Amino acid sequence: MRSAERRATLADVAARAGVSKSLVSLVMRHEPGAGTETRRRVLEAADELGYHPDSRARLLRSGRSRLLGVVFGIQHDFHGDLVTDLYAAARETGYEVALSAVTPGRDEREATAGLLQDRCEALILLGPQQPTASLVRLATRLPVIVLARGVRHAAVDVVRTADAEGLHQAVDHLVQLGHRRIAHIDGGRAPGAAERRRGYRDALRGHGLDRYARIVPGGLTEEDGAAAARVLLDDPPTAVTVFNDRCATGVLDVLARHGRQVPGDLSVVGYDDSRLARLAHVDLTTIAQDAGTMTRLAVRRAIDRIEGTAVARREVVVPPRLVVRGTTGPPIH
Amino acid sequence: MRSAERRATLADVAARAGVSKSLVSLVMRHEPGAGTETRRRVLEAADELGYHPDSRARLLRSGRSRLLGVVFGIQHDFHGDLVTDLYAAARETGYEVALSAVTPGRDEREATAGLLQDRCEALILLGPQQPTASLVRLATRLPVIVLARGVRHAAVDVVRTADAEGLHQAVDHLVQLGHRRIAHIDGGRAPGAAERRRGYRDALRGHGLDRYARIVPGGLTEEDGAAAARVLLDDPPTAVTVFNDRCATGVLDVLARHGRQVPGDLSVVGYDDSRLARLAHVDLTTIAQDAGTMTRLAVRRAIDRIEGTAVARREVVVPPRLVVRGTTGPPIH
DNA sequence: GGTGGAAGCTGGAACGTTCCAGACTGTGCG
DNA sequence: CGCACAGTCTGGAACGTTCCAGCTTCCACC
Repeated sequence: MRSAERRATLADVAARAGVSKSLVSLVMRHEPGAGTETRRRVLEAADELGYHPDSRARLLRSGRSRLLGVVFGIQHDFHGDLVTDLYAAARETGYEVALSAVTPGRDEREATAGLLQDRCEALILLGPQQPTASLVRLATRLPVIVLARGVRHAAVDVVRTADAEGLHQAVDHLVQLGHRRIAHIDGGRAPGAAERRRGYRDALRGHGLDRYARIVPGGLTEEDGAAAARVLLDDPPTAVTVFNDRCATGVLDVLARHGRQVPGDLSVVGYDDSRLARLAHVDLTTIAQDAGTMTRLAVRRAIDRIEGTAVARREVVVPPRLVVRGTTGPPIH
Repeated sequence: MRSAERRATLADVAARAGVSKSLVSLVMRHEPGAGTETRRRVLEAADELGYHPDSRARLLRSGRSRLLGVVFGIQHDFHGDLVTDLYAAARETGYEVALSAVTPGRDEREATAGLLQDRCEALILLGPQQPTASLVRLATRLPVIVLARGVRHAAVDVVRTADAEGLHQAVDHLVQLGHRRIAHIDGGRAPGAAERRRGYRDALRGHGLDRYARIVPGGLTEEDGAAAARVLLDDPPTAVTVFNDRCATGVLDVLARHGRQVPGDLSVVGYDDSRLARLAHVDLTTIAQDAGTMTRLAVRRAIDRIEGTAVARREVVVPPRLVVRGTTGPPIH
């Protein structure tokens, strides 16, 4: 099925064109230093032999891989959006993206190890769950950019959304609609959860609604959202802010099954503006993380670190944006 | 921020452990030929130096990449399940998985090109959408295994589910429950859609229910399912088989919003047994594709091709399995 | 006519592995 | 006692590039 013959190398081309390997190397890299006529002869020879440079050898010798390693959760919708944008952001930079997935059977450590082996020049980690200490250890070996999670340590760069600010926007929006009894379904130990919780509390306090504050344990998944919604049904508030869109979907589902009207009986605000929220039949009001900007900044930062460019702030915080859709409205009662 | 020091190499580890490079190489590859005590010392030294083998050098020298390229759709839930299992299936084989994602801004051609440059030894494509001709062209360069889509051409290997059989099981199940008016929401031009449609038709005919056959245009996404469900609501059947779980979720959502009881008013059967279907609050009766077996077979086949092992059948068809959950029951009226 | 320097080219040393041939032990057996 | 042999371990040659120092020419300029 495949031709068994050896691939052509620089040496083969050199022999055929009657010049040295070095010269062929120059020509192949479009570097100056070869005469027009020779250049033509070399290219001709290369073409006849079907020569393609071997990137492994090239990278080995030049000591660079021009690879940005990206660790993402394959089951995480928003990570899918980020990966999509990371590819786009890297396209123009001369660097390439190498993916490594975290799956139920493959933890972050393993995913990271794979990328290190490929000699990535920097690592971009999407919402990593591992302890700060191990991130810091990683960062002694190569630049590490953490996306969508805060890390309090000078060794790693962070690009994240102003999560507290996001919950302020959500609460403001709900208050403006006339809501007072606003609950929050939180994300437990998930990246960003603590700050969103804090934002929620602060925002309620800001409106003098402290006594209505109510935090229900949730999580990252539809399942978690469904469970939390069932808890809420006993004594429902008029609105709820939810840790993320996926979790909010679970909430919506349980509400629909119990015949509750959204937004009539209960208004729901998600978080992420993931693909999910945008679906016409979900049509979820949500806090949009600006994935385009975040990924662009992350790639930029990774390259700055690789190339030793000075960097102003270690942490970049991107403002979120409220996207009003169909799951929020004035309370009825 | 980063230690300016060079990355550790075999030689560094060797020096530290007081042995030769060759021996360290052996130990790192878990090859026999090193004493227990020495092995321990080497591993310790490697760990202290944070040594990771350089895959470029390794590959350059050995002339092999031992890399299986996997092209998957980042927005496709079931692909996530497959990737998870592919990592697991590859783990024991000595080959590694290199991922390349298809995103809205990055088509299959581009995803494939990336993997070719990395010198993958075989390609595993998850439900590729590209025409057979271009798959065949690819296959002249390296072994190509297509997963979860049928391809009628001797040049590529195929591992897929017996999709028609799956719809037979779904219809049998529904008929047994007492349903007659069973509709099908199809997947249009998506991989597998045609065969599932055919299976649906055959199965109805087998039960003498031809005249109830009704195919509603659907698609791959929740959106498509929601649209199809709205069409069905005018003149609802008592049961519906849906192209995939994601699409079925859209159907369920619309039904819930319109106050229809599932399975009372309408029974729903999905396809894939993706993560989605298993969620407690969705609890979707579905046709499980055996991702574990399929991925194991795909990896096995890829390696057989790479190593030139003779292969019996070019196409392997894996039987699906009905998973009865909460969205199917007897019709009421 | 000599000097300087650019343009064009060459040879060989890296890069970090793997692979191979062989050296050095100790042990079992005739 | 000597020999074979298994078990360990070493040294050095690849792999296909890039990079560097240096070698010719040739021409312009004083």
